[in-house]
Amino acid sequence: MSKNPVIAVGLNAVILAIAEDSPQLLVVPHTGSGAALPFGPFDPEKHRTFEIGLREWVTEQASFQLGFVEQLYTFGDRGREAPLADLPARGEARVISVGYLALAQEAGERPAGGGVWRDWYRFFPWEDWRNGKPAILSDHIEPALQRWIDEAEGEGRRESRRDRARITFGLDGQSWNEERCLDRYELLYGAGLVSEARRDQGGEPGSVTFGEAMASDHRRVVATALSRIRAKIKYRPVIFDLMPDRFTLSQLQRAAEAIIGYPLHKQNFRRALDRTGFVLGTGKMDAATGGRPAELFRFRRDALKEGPASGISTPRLR
Amino acid sequence: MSKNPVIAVGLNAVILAIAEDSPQLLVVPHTGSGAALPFGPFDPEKHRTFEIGLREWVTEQASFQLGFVEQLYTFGDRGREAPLADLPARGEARVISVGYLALAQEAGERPAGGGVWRDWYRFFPWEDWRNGKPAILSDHIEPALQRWIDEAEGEGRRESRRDRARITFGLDGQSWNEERCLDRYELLYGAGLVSEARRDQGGEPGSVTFGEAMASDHRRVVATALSRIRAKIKYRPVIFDLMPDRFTLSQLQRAAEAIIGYPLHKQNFRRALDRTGFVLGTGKMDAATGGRPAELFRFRRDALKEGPASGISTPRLR
DNA sequence: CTTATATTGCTCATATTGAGCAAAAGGAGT
DNA sequence: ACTCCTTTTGCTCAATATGAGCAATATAAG
Repeated sequence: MSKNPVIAVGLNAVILAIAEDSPQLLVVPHTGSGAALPFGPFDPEKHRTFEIGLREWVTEQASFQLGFVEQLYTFGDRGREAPLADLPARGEARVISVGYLALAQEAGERPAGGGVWRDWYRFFPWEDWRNGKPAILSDHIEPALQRWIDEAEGEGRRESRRDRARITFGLDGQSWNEERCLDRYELLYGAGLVSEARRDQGGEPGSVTFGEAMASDHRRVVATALSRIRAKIKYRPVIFDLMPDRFTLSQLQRAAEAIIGYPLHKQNFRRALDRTGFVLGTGKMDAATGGRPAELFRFRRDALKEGPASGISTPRLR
Repeated sequence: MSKNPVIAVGLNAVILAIAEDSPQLLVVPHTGSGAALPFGPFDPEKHRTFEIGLREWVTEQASFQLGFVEQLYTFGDRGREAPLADLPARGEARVISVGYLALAQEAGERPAGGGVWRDWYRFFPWEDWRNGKPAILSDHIEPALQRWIDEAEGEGRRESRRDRARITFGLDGQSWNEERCLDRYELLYGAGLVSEARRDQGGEPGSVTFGEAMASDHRRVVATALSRIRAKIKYRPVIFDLMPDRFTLSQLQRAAEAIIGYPLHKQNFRRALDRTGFVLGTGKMDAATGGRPAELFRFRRDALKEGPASGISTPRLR
């Protein structure tokens, strides 16, 4: 108590890649509470910046280089890290962790150091609308949310739960906003519908919960990352950090769909794409697509145009 | 060396408000290196979360309550905090600071605790395009950037400096992107054109530098905040956190312009605004506007529609 | 030599955006 | 009372962008 409170800083990396049109997340198997994110302590003596530290231990542990790296969020809530059973005794140190989003070009070869690639929709099955609305939503999640709404005390509280559920999950008429990934996870956590919630509160682990659990608060960190990249893909050419050197437009589209989680209109996708000027056809063709061969494209790194955005309507300055 | 490296966590708040159509930033005067952001140590024993800690000492120090609060970024570079002369001896502890953006409703009364409101464009005069392109850009900054480009060694390096300057400052034909506020500050810092750069490198302080300096890396933190809010205003109704309870549409527009830093087309602003459904006319009128009286509006808190965004064109799912 | 599958090119109706004209509703000065 | 001045508000119109779909093209498989 009277001692200086000890603060330790850890770095978590959400490393994303695309493999075979399917979105992948690098996790390290973690006994007990499910997969964990790659984690490394931040050593202030050794590393001048967080990012240097991060890149170093990722290279060491997973033995591959990171491309795009961006800070996500710093998690510092007490109790947050508690469930990580293999941490030093509780109360000793307060661990705050800085979450990073990193994008890798290929999830092809198996990473070294015990990490494995996993389809990220395992952890968020309700987020995958690529083949229409996922059954788990209508069949299980929405009814469970309804129960959660109903069991609130007082109409006011029910009202507020209903609103929150409506907006985050796009219930009755509201449209699904794929960027609200974090909100949805947090709502499910709050409603006790993901097993981390039960675990953290020491509740009985038996009840209905959705998606595969992860260690500590890692699933929240991943949800933060998904929200971020789903937003970012719209105003920055980040998909290209996930693509191989050469790719067909369909590959690119499937990658984009993997990220945002719903299908796109092919012709319009292409029209919009070449208005951006981001891709450039190499004359080469990709064989074996099953149909007409597709031209191979590459990213034009220099076309760094800007992208407007909506909300309160602030037309670009010219 | 052999002791455990000590890490201390501090919290910095960028508190923004609108007063009289002019954008304000809360700073505490800091001897020597210019104004500083309100800063408070994070005490892990006392505070369960960063945000609780932040709200507490802001309430204490500035004696007013914060509305909207959002984490910005965690700054951990070594050397970053060095210039803060009144910190404990260098090398003792590594201070990392978590920056927060906060929005206050009124910058009217003077805050207690030594803080003062300052127009934020003092620190970033090149960001204020509300009355056309600021003279400081054409007259001083662009020439200085050109010198910086020219003095690079080798055509490759010159090329890369030129590109960076072109994109961030919208030189020759490129359009000005008001969200690149942080990029611009960082470029100026890297080019030695803000006095923090000279100070941090111990260079001679005499030369040309732009904007009013701040303590430590606080100006970088503010630039981060401006970039964030300029982006956010487009897809979240955050302006309303800066507005008084009732306001005219012109007031709202001037607030939006204060933030994004350039003028908007009045009729179109209104058209877009009422499509969002965010504002609701109260029957009341505002006297004395100098012309026809304007209706007073208020924010409809419930109209939480979503807002799409551009970039790689991902049309909303319906 | 047909069928299936994908890639591309194009069209069209409908929205959204950018820009500006003009009427309405005060206040101030004469 | 009447005329300026200023600001709000309503409306129009051309130019673009978006959403959806039809059709031609190019290959592999049967």
